[in-house]
Formats: sequence, C-alpha cells, structure tokens
Amino acid sequence: MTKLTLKDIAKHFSVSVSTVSKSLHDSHEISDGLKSKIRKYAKANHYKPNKIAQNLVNRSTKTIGVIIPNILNYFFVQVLYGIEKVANERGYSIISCISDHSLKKEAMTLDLLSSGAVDGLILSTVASEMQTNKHIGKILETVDNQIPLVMFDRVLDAIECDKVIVDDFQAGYKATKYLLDTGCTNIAIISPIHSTKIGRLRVDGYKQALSEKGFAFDDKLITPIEPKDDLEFILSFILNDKNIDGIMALDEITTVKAMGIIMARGYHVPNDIAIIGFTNGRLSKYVTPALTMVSQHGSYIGETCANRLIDRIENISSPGNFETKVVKTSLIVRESTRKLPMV
Amino acid sequence: MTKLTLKDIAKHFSVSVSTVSKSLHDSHEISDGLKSKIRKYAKANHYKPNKIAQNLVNRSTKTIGVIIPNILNYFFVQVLYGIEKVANERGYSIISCISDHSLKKEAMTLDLLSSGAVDGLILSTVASEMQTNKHIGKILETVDNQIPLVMFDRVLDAIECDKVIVDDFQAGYKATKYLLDTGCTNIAIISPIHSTKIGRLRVDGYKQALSEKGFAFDDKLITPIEPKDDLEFILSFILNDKNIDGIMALDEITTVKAMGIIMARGYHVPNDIAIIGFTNGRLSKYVTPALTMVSQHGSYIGETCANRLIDRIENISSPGNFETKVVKTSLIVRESTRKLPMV
DNA sequence: CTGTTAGCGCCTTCAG
DNA sequence: CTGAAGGCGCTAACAG
Repeated sequence: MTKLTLKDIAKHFSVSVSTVSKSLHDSHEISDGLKSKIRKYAKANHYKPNKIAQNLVNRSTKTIGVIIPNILNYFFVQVLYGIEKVANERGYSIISCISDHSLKKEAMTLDLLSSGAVDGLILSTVASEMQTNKHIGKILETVDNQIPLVMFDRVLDAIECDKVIVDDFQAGYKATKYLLDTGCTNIAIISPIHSTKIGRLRVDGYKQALSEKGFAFDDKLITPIEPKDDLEFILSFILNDKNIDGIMALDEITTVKAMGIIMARGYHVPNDIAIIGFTNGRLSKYVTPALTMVSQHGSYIGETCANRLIDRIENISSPGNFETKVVKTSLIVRESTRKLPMV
Repeated sequence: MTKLTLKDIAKHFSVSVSTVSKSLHDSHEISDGLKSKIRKYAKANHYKPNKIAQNLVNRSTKTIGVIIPNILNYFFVQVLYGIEKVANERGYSIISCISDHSLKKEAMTLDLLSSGAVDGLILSTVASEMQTNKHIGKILETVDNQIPLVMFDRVLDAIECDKVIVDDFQAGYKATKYLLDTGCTNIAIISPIHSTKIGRLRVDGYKQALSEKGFAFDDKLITPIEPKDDLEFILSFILNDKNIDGIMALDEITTVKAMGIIMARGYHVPNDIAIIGFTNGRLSKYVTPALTMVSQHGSYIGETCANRLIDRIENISSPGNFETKVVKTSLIVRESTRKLPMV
C-alpha cells in the first residue's frame, strides 16, 4: 500500500489528475457530485499532498533553518524557543542543527540547508574572528545564493545581513559597575568565549566601567579558558595571585562551577568574593546562593530573528538595506553580590 | 541573479541538461574536456543542486522529524542531542518540533511532517492516555502512511511501532527502595506527570518497594500537580498533614523547587526529609545540597531512537516486527539523601 | 464542467 | 561521447 497520489485517485475515478487536484482544492469548476465523491475518497484514504512536490512547484518550503553552536547552553535553548514560537505562529517549521562548536560541521550544515531545503536561515556562528576568513566565503555563498540570512549573538561583521545582537559592551559595563558600586575593587574575568567578539565587547565594557571609577586595568585579571581546561586549577592560580573580591564569568555553567570552587575553598560569597555571570538560566536561580546574572533575553532575541527573517522571506521587495537590532541586557540581582548601598 | 540550475549551465555551454548532470556526477560517459570545463564553471558559480528536486526524484529527504513536548526539559534536550549526533553521523538532518504540551500542536506537526517532508519520525507524545482515542487515529494515519515511526519515553500502547522506553517501574522501585533503606518511612510523591503512563509506572514501582518492606500504601501520599499549581501551597499541605521524611518528585524542576521550599520551612535535607528526583540534569548537580536523582540516560535513548529509525528507513525489507527497547535507569546518589548504612 | 499541456529541477534509461 | 525522452507529484494556465 504505497503512498496515495493524485494520479492514483484519478485512476480510481477514471478522471484526470487535474480534476482531482481541483476537487481537492474545492474549485468551483468541478461539479458538486464528482467533487464530493473525490474528496470523500481522499479523506477516507488519508490522502496527503506530497510536500516535496508542492515545494518544488511553489519554490518555497515554509521552513527555516536554525544553526546554533550548542543546545546544552540555556541561552541558545531560549533563542530556539523564541524562534519556534513565532515561526509556528507564522506558519513555518524550523529545522534545527547544532554545529557543536565545530566550524566544519557549521559549514556542512550551511550548504546542506542553503540548497533549497529551507526558505531562510538563522545562524549564530561558531567562527572566532581569527579563523574566519575562509569561512566567511562559505557563508557568503549562502547569502549570494539568494537565501535570506539572519545572524544573532555571534555575528560576523564581514557578512552583510540582518542581525540581532546583544549589547555586550553595555552588559559588561553594567555588571562591572554593579560590582564596583557594591564595593569590589579587584574584579577578575573568566571567559570561555575569549576568541569571540562578544567576549571582547564585554571586556571592553568592563574596562570602561573601571576607568570611569578611576581603576587601572590589569590584563592579568582576564583569564580565557577552554572547555578542556581544569577550572579548579586555573581559579586557584587567580585566587592566590591576586586579591580578588569580584568575579565575572562569561557563561552560566562556568559561573556556577566557579562559585562552587570558590566556596569550597572557604570564601564567603558575596562577602569575600562577589560573583556575576552571564546567561540567566535555571541554574543561576536555584543554586545557593542564587546568582546575580546578566540576562540576554534569549527568547526575545529568537522571536526577533524569526520575525525579521520571515519578513524578508515574504517581502521579496526589500532590496537589501540590512538592519542590526541590538537587544539590551538586564541585570538580575540575586544573592551572589552585595547590596547596593542606600543613598 | 536567480539560483543557478542545470538548465542555466547547459544553456551557457549550449549542451543538454543531461550532459551537465552527468558531468557533475563525474560520469565516464562525458569527455574529460567538456566535463572539466563544466565542473569548473559550476564550482565557480557555486552551483548547488536543488535538494527539493532531488528529493522528489529519489523519494527520500534524508531528514528525520523529531517531536518533543518541551525543550526546556533537560531530559528531552539530551535525547535531542543524542538523536542529532547519530543522525548526523549517518547523513541525516533532523527537523525538530516542539509540541509544547499541546495535543493540537502535536497533531498539526504530525501531519505536516508525515506528508513527505521527512523520511521518518521520532515522537514523544503529549497525549495522556485518557484523551488519546481520537489522537491515536492521527498518529496511525502517519504510520499507515508508510513513514517509519519510533516513539520514546511517552509512548502509546495502542500504536504499533518501534519504541524506546525507560524502565520507569524499576526506576520508581529503586528510588523508593533507596529511600526506605536509608531510613525513610513516610515517602510522598509529587507528580507533574500523573496522567501519563510513565508517571503511573513509577508509582507502581514505589508501591512494590513499599510492600516488600511491609509498608502499607497510602494514596494520600501521592500528589498530582499541574503546571499552574502553587507548589508551595501544595507542599505545605502535604507537610502539615503527614509526617513526611522522604520525597520523590517526578521531574527535575519540581524536585529543585520542592527542595527549596522544604528548606525554607526549616527542614534539614536529608536529615529531616530526604529527596530523590527524576531526570539528572545540570540543576540537580549544582544545587545545594546536590540532589540524588534518577538518570534516564537521555542521550543514549536519543541515539537508540535514531539508529532504530534509520535502520528502518534504509531497510525497506523489514516487514513489521516492531521492537520495544527498554533502557534501565541509574540512581545518581548525591547529598539530598542519607547514606546507606554500612553492612 | 473536465482534460490537455507545460513545467518546477533533477535524474535515468535509451537512442543516436 | 552526447542528447532526447520520460518521469518524480503537483499546480496552473489554457483548451475543449
């Protein structure tokens, strides 16, 4: 019992394929008798038009591709959630691919999807700016290939497309300022994303806050880390070397782990060392003490991306004229930082 | 500059489409001169075959659809991760849809995908067994429609297909037994999934453990909760009414929240009340005290589903003969339970 | 009212 | 070695 096609139905009633097609589309061109017979038959046999064939004719798939580095990161999950939400509302499906921090996989996915499988793409690239040059070509092919692209969070300046980014400079600034305002004087940064632009922007914000308060910047306080690094070892190094009283960690899991290590070493959080992290997920909220975090509003970012992309897809009109939307962050103050002094 | 097609290339060289096609497939039927000219041209202009058209011809899309209730649940994320991993290894993409606990959305997604968009489906249904009857029809259409289906975790007995499930009975049993063995005598269950079969299986395991130890079962100790419920209120009710010294919560976030509330009310965990939860995610590990959890091995389940499904897809041979694989759980013992007495 | 034709982009015989 | 023809399943003019 292979899949039922228009042709099969046509044969069954000894009519032409187009008659069946029209009946199923409830065309007024077909007599009510035949029409209802055909429709009844189709329903009874669970006829479903073949999407692939329809796509070919309509030159549209009503699906959008999403490529994110990592699905175990709460921020990306939230973005995905936001995308899914509006995509669905607007009649699109999403096909989501995880690049898993691998440039190769990102490239593969990119050209898999850009060959007609989707009507548009949403991408947060894995490429650090160093290794980008070859990779940009890859992405550009996609864009040239006339398929709309929206990048978010980890975007590439060299690519011309719509973008939705976080105000990471301001985020770094706000977080640092808060730490400073609550009495910290020696703030270390632990950055698992040091090779990315957003990582550097946050550090820039940090510097700015420092200098406004008259503190000198000491680059020994910035520690890039890799996934394979032993955080405990690295932290002990920092802690012994400097007189740290504040820590800013650039992703959620690192923040949580760092706090654990610090407390295990006998420091009180926030009195000895105050902590602020990035990405306000569930971990931060339920950990003890609850962590003060920078929220990037992932779901909102996802929604924005999806809306922008679908607008692009549906308004073939718009000639270029790309927009970059920047989304402000919020500081969610909890217990890992001291209270702001009363005024 | 619209998308480059075979036809365009053919026109450019004044040859036929099939010549171009063959060249691009490196057929020996084409002279090396022509072939290399054509291939060079195609490369230079970023020719990419239209997937949709290829799919139509090959009757295969090399993608599999995944429908899960909720992406904010760590278990499902892990499953997704596992699926993605093997799908990728085996040359498939995944198109993932979130049913968001809505039966309607699940049904929509189901027939969206089952109409040729994917070669196979992996599904964890949202349907509780009560409301299932109409819904089963929907799912059956899909199956009848000749597209392979693998269900996992929340499966439906009425559907005949491959399944990958968790040994929830045994999980409930093991968790309860552990609590009993470490001295609990009054164990309450908080179940956000009480209408599902897996929820009931866990409770059955609980009963079994109870009776083996000679404890009577008291169904007042089982509390079903809904997402909208006020957990604090419900818990205070349970805590006041009964002399609880152990709690089993059937998902991760509920476990974490319950522990928070319990501790806020002055109980010591685990000495006054011991806690075991289901789904071993990041939260459980980093919360204080770290939670003892039942791990369902989500990633492994995902891998198993994907392998099974792809085997099905590629062996058109196998005639039916569905398998149900049951995956054992592990108890990850941490600090929210007391230690097992030495023997 | 119904059927024929043409075509979406690609692939696969089968002739030339 | 190259091209023409037919078809995947469906839609959309255009005839009858």
